Order: sequence, then structure tokens, then C-alpha cells
Amino acid sequence: MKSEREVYRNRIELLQGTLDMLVLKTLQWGPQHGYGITQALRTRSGEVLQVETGSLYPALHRMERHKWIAAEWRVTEQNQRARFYRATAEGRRQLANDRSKWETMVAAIASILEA
Amino acid sequence: MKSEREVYRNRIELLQGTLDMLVLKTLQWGPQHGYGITQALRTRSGEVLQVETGSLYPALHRMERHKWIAAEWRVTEQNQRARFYRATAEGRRQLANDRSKWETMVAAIASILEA
DNA sequence: CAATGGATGTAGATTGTCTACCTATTCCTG
DNA sequence: CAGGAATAGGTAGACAATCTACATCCATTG
Repeated sequence: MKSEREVYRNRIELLQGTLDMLVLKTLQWGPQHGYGITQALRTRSGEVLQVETGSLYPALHRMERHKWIAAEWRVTEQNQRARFYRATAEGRRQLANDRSKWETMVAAIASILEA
Repeated sequence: MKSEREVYRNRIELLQGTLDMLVLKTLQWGPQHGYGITQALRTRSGEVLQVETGSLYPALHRMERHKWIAAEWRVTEQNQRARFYRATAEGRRQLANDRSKWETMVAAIASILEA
């Protein structure tokens, strides 16, 4: 009989803190709805970045509260109602900021790993 | 009057999940104690990677439980008692694994950011 | 003898992610 | 026309890793 700790395997597939950046970047290619963002990230990354709905929707709501993105109900090409998001000016600033921090961090980690 | 949420700013400076990898890599350069690991990471990364003691020591204990590292009390050059860690064979396997996952993830994120 | 630096540690808050569900609609196929 | 797949949005609760803030002990130095 396994302990709950062993049974419950919570694997963070996505590096914590990168989701907002990835969503903002995706919205730079034009307004997009949640489901579309997931697909775009998945296909464009060669199936590596798989965002769960339980991560994505809370993130979108969070970012909307922070006013990094703005939303509007529309209808997709598949004739389904969907909430389309676009990045605000503040969102674009946030993206630039996130990205610069991300690159600093990656470079720092590389300098350790390659030493 | 600010809300608690505004007052308490918890910034994750280190990308979640990378600490174990960084510690294991540091130990590849030879046995080292906690304080020394912190310093090594800080100086070798050009002051970018600042590991807090509240992150480091729990991580070391966790990794010891997982048998990725093994410890021994010794005395430093400064004549202070310290707990020296070394990577086990399993720890070296873990490092290789972490590193490969990390590189896959970084490449995937780069493919999004550079699109 | 006080201050500084070396060294280890814990408690509790916070956050973001994950798993596991649920709902609704449209379109296609047998 | 029933049923399933795909599209689309969502929530609740578990969990892990990090952070802040604090505490302790010892050795060296002024």
C-alpha cells in the first residue's frame, strides 16, 4: 500500500513562471482564445509545451485582473463561442520584462551547467 | 492601507525545479557544504543566482532523503564545522536527467519566443 | 568583549501548477 | 437520428518549491 505522497505524482511540466510569458508572446501573433493558445504552444514547440486547462484558465483570469490582457466573447471559425484575448500595452511591457529576466536566468544557469 | 497580498511580495527568483540540478552540478566539482554551494552558485553566475537559506537547506535535506547526495560532518578551512555533501551515483543520473529535460524545455521556449 | 562572518537550520505564507472533474455546443458518421 | 469526437470554457483541491523572517552556534578579529 503506497502512501498518498507516492501515489500523487505532481509533475510540473511547465517551468513555473514561464506560462504568463508564453501566453503574452502567443498573443503577439494576434488575438487568440484559450484553447487556441494551448494548441499554438503545443504545435509550435513540437509537442513539448502542453498546457493543462487547470493551469491555463486561471492564468488567463489572473492576467486579465492584472490588465495584461483584455478579453471579448466572439465566435470562432468552427462556429463556437470563445473568449478572445489580446495583449494590452501593459501586457507588452510585462512580456519584455519577463523575457529579459528569463534570458538572464537561462544564461546564468548555462554558465553553471557548462562549467 | 495595503492589503496583505500587496504587502507580501513573494518573488520566485530561482526558476522552480532548477535548484536541485544546480546543486548536483555544483557537487560535480567536488564535495561541498551548503554555504559553499550558495557562494559557488552566486559567484559563478555573476551574482545572478542567489539561493536563500530557506530554499537551500530544505532542498539539501530533500535530496539526501532521495539519496541523490550523501553527507558527512567535517571542518572547513575556516575551522568551522560544516556538513559536506557529495553526489551519489543516483544523483549523477538525476543530474543527467534534469539537464536533458531542462535543455528540451529551454529549446521549446526559445522556439516560441523567437517565432 | 563585542562585532562580524561562517555555517546550519526551521516555521509559515504564498503561489503556480497539476489532476480530476464538469458543462455546453458543433460537426461528422454509421 | 443517435452517438462520439472535437472545440471551448471552467472549477476545486492537492501539492511542492520557493520565499521571508527568524534563530542558533562558533571562530576570528579589532
